[in-house]
Amino acid sequence: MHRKTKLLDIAKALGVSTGTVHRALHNHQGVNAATKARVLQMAEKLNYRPNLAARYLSSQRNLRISVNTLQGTTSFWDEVREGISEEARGLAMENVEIEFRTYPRLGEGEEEAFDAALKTGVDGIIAFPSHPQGLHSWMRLASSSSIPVVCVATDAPHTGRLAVVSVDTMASGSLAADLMGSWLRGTGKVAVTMSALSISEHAEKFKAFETTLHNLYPNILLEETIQDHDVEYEAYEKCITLFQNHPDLKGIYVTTEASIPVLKAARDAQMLDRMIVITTDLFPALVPEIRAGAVAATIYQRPRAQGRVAFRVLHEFLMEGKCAFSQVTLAPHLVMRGNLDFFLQRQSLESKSTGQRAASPELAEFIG
Amino acid sequence: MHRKTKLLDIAKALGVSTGTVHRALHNHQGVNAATKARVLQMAEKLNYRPNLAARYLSSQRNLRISVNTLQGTTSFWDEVREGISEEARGLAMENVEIEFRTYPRLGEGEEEAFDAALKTGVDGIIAFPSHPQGLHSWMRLASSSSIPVVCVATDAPHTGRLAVVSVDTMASGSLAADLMGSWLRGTGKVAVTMSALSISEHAEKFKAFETTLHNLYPNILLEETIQDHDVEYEAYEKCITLFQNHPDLKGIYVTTEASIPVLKAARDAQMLDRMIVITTDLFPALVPEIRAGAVAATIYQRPRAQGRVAFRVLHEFLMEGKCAFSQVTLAPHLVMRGNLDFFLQRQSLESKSTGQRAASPELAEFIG
DNA sequence: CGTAATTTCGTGAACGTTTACGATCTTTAC
DNA sequence: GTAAAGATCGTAAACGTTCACGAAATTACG
Repeated sequence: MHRKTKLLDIAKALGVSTGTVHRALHNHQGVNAATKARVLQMAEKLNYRPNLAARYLSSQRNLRISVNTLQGTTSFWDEVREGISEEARGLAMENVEIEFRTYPRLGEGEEEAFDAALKTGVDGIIAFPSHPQGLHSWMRLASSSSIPVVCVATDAPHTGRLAVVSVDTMASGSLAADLMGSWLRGTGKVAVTMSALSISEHAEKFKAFETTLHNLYPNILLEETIQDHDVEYEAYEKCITLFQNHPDLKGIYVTTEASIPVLKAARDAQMLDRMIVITTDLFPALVPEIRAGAVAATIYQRPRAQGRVAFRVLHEFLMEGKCAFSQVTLAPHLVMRGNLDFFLQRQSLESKSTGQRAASPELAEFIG
Repeated sequence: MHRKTKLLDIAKALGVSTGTVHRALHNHQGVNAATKARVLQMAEKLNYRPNLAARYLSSQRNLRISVNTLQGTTSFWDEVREGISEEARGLAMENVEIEFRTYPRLGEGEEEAFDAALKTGVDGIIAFPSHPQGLHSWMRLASSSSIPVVCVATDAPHTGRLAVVSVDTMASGSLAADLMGSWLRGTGKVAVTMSALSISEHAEKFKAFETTLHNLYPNILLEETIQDHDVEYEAYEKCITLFQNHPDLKGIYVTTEASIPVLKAARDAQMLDRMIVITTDLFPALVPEIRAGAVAATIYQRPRAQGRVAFRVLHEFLMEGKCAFSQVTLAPHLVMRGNLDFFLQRQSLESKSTGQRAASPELAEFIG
């Protein structure tokens, strides 16, 4: 191959102008159906690939994208947003501005955020669909206006969303099951807590935990599952009664971030030192619990990486018009006492920002 | 802020031309020291950031980068190369061609590869420094010719390399230690095999394993360390004598890819079912061992991600002239029976390449 | 002082795509 | 048959940077 084919090559090959070729390739109005077909065919034949540098340079439109997520009481969403900002900052062409819209609780105000984003005419949306059913109409509206929506952490099926970025729930649940089983030497009673079975993400984790446990450790009894609906005292109360009903419980897998009330309940029931606790995510309050051995392991959902990837997918679609992957799932990270410091060091590194230095793992992936 | 400042803004503010500004900013020859200082100062004041799209478009120089790695008998380096290719392919501006140079064994032919790369005048090098001492002079030569070198998997200190991309050896060793200790319930004898203590990467893993084991599980005895120098039968023979000398060995941590001879030795000594084996990396021969429970866990070094990141760092430096991170370390992934299928599925997905589909985790991180 | 050598700087044409504007041609309406 | 309207397409100017070429200013040297 000699030189990359450009618009002018196609134009000259057909005896038309670059303007026509451009209109044909982007199916703008005002081009004859016959010539359009010829252009497309010739572009295919010459293996035309647009020069993105020229495109960015020429049409310097500023992309506006809205990021709709939960407020930052929990560090998870703070880090997701941080990941998005990082990726946007590190982008070569800095022609994108990000608007953060947050809502306080699951399902509260998320439709309003969506509405506001659409009203101000953003070019794309990154959203955490906390109540997919409520968002359904909004997301269909967005997709019919051809405004791409990328879901983070949880999928919103059948809504026309462009893509979903999440941690692999199957891998999370299966890994937790395998660890739990191996630490229990294949016997004992265990339980699972989750937000609600209606959230597909948690249902999948539970399912994977259940089947892996059953396959690899058939003698372990999966006693009960607790649904706390993301309410702390509900988690605490239900755990207390769980522990009363099963004083011989040997392990518990917390699939949500609400591990603190579970730990408190186990401590109050004086069962913590007889139990294996596997939690989810990593936040300050969890650190001493891991270090003290109260939590055997936690499955880190890599919020930063999720944010980075989500932004990247959306930006790629907005700029290049193509979405390579409709579903990308990250591998969860396992954090234990042994490698805890590595993850903590990562977070502390993020604060500073001097020129040349070592990079944390998330920074680079994202890279991603 | 109103509009992004461009060369012309600086030029007009100083009463010079864009050509002068350009020369000053890139310290090309032929510009007065005084005006150069003024330009730099004004650029700083106006917060000038180059428009990369315009830069790419204007100077369409084709980057040539050489990738010097081990031959693909082991799947690790195949995947590193695959990651590099992926990232290069996915790059917006496709102005880079990659030349792969491989050498058959550690230290064999790697200097020749370096020489060849430099001779043909590549713009940058991604290399696995298998024998850093031998490469020293070559790398210094490269850095003095201002040809950036990014190391993968292993660092080459004091060689003027631009950056190093690797998995976090401390995290790997510590995680292995914590898992080993927890599975052994805090007692027993364990051993470690490695390629050679002289390779800093392996020394670090060992050190981390040792200290974490000592801190968290003081009653576990770290009996012996084996250096196989990447020779299979050496690993086998030394393991055989190790098992003869320590028939009560309870665990072994293989920090290199050479886990198959270790497993064979353990099997031949009829000790495999009484031992916890933690290995490194993931390749076809290891899969049945994990599934059968012979290998309790393996620490996956994410070669694809390493390749992606290495390419990204090098490309960013070549295009933007800045290297954000001189050292990026990835978090290792833990693979066990439970989540093994997830990683296998990832690899099988890579082969196909239809349009819109789900993405494997590595694909997205990059990344990333 | 004059000419040559050298330093310093301005000029303008690329790079490939986008897009507004206007030209040409075809259809429709009266 | 003519004008208006609409469809189809060509033209050319952006976008911001790079770079070769040459002009101007400075210095060197007889």
